[in-house]
Order: sequence, then structure tokens, then C-alpha cells
Amino acid sequence: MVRSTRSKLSSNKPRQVRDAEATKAQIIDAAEEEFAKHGLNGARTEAIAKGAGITTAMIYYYFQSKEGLYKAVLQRPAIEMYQMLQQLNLDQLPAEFALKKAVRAAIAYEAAHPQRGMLWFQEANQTQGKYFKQGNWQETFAHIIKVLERGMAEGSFRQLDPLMISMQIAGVCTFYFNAHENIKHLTPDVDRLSPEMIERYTTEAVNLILAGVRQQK
Amino acid sequence: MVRSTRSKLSSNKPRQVRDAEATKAQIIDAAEEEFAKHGLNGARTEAIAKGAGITTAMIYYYFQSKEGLYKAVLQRPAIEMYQMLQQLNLDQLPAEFALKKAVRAAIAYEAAHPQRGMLWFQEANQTQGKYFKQGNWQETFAHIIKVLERGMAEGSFRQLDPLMISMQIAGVCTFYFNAHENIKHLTPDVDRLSPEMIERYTTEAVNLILAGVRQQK
DNA sequence: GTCTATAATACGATAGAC
DNA sequence: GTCTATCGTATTATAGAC
Repeated sequence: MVRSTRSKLSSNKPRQVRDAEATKAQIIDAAEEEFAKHGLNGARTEAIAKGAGITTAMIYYYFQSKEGLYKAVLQRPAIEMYQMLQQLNLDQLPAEFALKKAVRAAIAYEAAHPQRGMLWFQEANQTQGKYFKQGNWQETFAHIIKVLERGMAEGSFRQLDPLMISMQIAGVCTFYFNAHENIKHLTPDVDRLSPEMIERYTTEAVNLILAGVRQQK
Repeated sequence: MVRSTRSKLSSNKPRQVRDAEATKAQIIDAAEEEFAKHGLNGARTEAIAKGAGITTAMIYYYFQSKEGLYKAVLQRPAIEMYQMLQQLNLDQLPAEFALKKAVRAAIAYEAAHPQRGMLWFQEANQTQGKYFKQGNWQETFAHIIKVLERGMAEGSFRQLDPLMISMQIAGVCTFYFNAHENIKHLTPDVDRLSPEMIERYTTEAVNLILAGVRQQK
């Protein structure tokens, strides 16, 4: 919560202690957490303001409305997820390798943003995917579907339904993080989000999925 | 929305048009839907009352508080899920068969209660699993874990981490339904909750999971 | 057992000062 | 660019009639 104070030559426009982009980013960060927890309807602008260290008036100044802020929040992970898969260059790898890489990257992404998955479940169940629809998820899933189709064509993967299987892969990659606050009560002694546990989860997921789609020789 | 009207001999206690148990059940049904959508905090008692066809006063009459109602709502699926797995008699089947049966049953359960899964995600993220902890989920997951351990002992399953894999199986069984309102926008032409599609999802899930855990000969 | 009415509070959004 | 103050509305929970 660093609040920069003016140094140097006192200018004659004394307020504006922070700059616009920084404040906007702080609001989006706080909003992401609040929207993930409560969805569009349940989120409290006051809670977002407090989390960002500003007042609610600032939210309306930068984003016009709660809905405007919500849209901005959803946009960030939608773009990031697409770009991440894009940058893996899955096309240039054998299907089996590509799938492994994608699964590892997806889980690592979830681990880095443990609450972001809930954003989309809230969106689905509270807003019927109205804003999800405006994203680029078709193209994002296409990355995985393409790998699965290629694997079948190459003969390294068995015959399967690429869309259904990509949903199931998504389920494997996300469940642990979305449900973590429940799961942790099942083994209270273990920190289930420690790097070791996440690596273990990742290894198990890769093994399950790869063995699950592989063509039997 | 059937509201029974008194027939026959006019008694001299004219109100109480419905009986207690029926009203209680109606409230829980409506509450389940509302809590699944919005969680404990975001749920509106007015919305629950409207959904149940009664007034908010009735909620407090039967359940004392919003929280009391919430507890009652969570209890039902927790018990049902446990009993369902119990009644499958998984112990008496070869591990591979048992796992297949459990997966089919789990997906069928989700399909029959498409919004119930969100109840638990809301609980995890909004209440940190405070009420989840009071349930019997340890024992419920134990059913699956036992099957996996037995499969390894029998040599039909490869070496794997039973708890991690059971989480991943849960992810496969639930994702499709929790995210359905988003997913449907990916293929707007298909009804992804039709019996045919659910059967297809089930088959793909069983194939993925069984192949994923099987010991290679 | 069920309703109406209402108290007390909390929320989203805006106006206006600085 | 940021804050304080506030309007109008919506929400949880209860009191009391029937």
C-alpha cells in the first residue's frame, strides 16, 4: 500500500498523487478477486475500492459502472490464456509432447492465479455466459482441439471426441484450484498449494491425460 | 406452483393451507438454486421466498436465519452423494469395473442436478469451506480412493497418487456441468445437456479415466 | 402456519469540493 | 485525479395480525 508523496519543486496542481494507469491496474486487481468470490451481482464496489486503496468514486471515474469494470476484469485472463497457448507453438511439436506442454502450462497458470477460474464459473452461473461469449475462448480451445485432432491423424492418439476431451482436460487442470478451500479440509496437515504439491498434481495430471488419450500399441 | 385450497367441511382453524414438511422442502429447493448461483452472501432471501412461493418470514420461521437455511441446503447433497457411492457396492467389483460404475454414477448425478456443483465452489471461495468441513466428504472421497488403491494392489491400475487422481476424476465429472452456461456459447447449435450429449460425455470420460489409470500389459 | 408492515442497515451511483 | 457527502433504493430480519 505505497502512497507516493510529491517530492521536488512544488507544482501548482497539488492533487493527483497517483497516475491513471497504476490506479486502473490496482482497481482491476482488487476487482478480479472480488468478482471471483462473488460474481457480478454479489461483488461489492466498496470492497473493491478498499482492496485497491481508493474510493468507490474512482471506480465510476475509470470504468463508468460496475458492469464496465466487470468487463475489463474478464478481458485480461481471456487474452492471457489465448496468448499463452499461442506462444507454446504447439503446432511444431509431436502431438503427445504438445499436449503435455499445454497441460503443464495450464496448471501452472491456474496455480499462479488460483482464484481466476472462479471468475468464469461465476460468469457462467450468474450471468449465463453473457460476457464469456464476448471473449476469444473459441480460439483458445481450438489450440487444444487441434492438438488432439493431429494426434489422432498421426496415430499417436486413439479415436476420441476432441471437444469433449478438451473440456475434461480443462476440468482436470482447474478443479484442484477452484475447490482448494474445500479440499484443504480433507488433509488439514498438508499445504496443498505448496510448489511440491502442485508439481505432484501436475505430474499426476499429465500421466492421467497422456495415458488416457494415447493409442495402444 | 400448486396452491391447494381447502375443500370439505370448513374447519375452525382456517389458515395453514400447506403442511410444514412440504413447505420446508420447497424452501430448500429454491434455496439450493439461489445459493448455487450466488453463494451464502450473495443469495437474496426474497429470491428464495419467491422461488418457493412463500414469504421471507417463513424462511426465518423454519430455519431461524439465512445461515441455518444454507446449512440445511448443503446437507442434502453431501448425504446423497455419500449414500449413492455406498449403494454402488464398489467393494464387490473388480477395481476397473468399480471405477467405471462410479464415474458413470457421478456424471449421472451431476446431470440430474446441474447446478449443485456450484454450491460447493461457492462454499469454497466465499466461505473458505467452513460448512463443507462439517460434511462427510472425507468418507465420500474414501470410496474412490479405496477403489484406486485396490486397483494398484490387484495390478490392474498403474502406480498413482489416489487422492490427486480422485480430485482429477472429480474435475472431469463436474466441469462440463459447472461451466455449461459458458460452454454452450462455444457450440450454440448443439444442446449440450441433451441425453445424447451427456451419454457421449460420459463415454468419453470413462474411456479417458480408465485408460488413464490402467496398468499397461 | 402464513402473511403484512416495518425497522435498521447497506449498497450503487452521482454531485461537487479540492 | 481523488475525496467526502449523500440520494434513492434494496436487503435482512423481526413484530404482530390472522
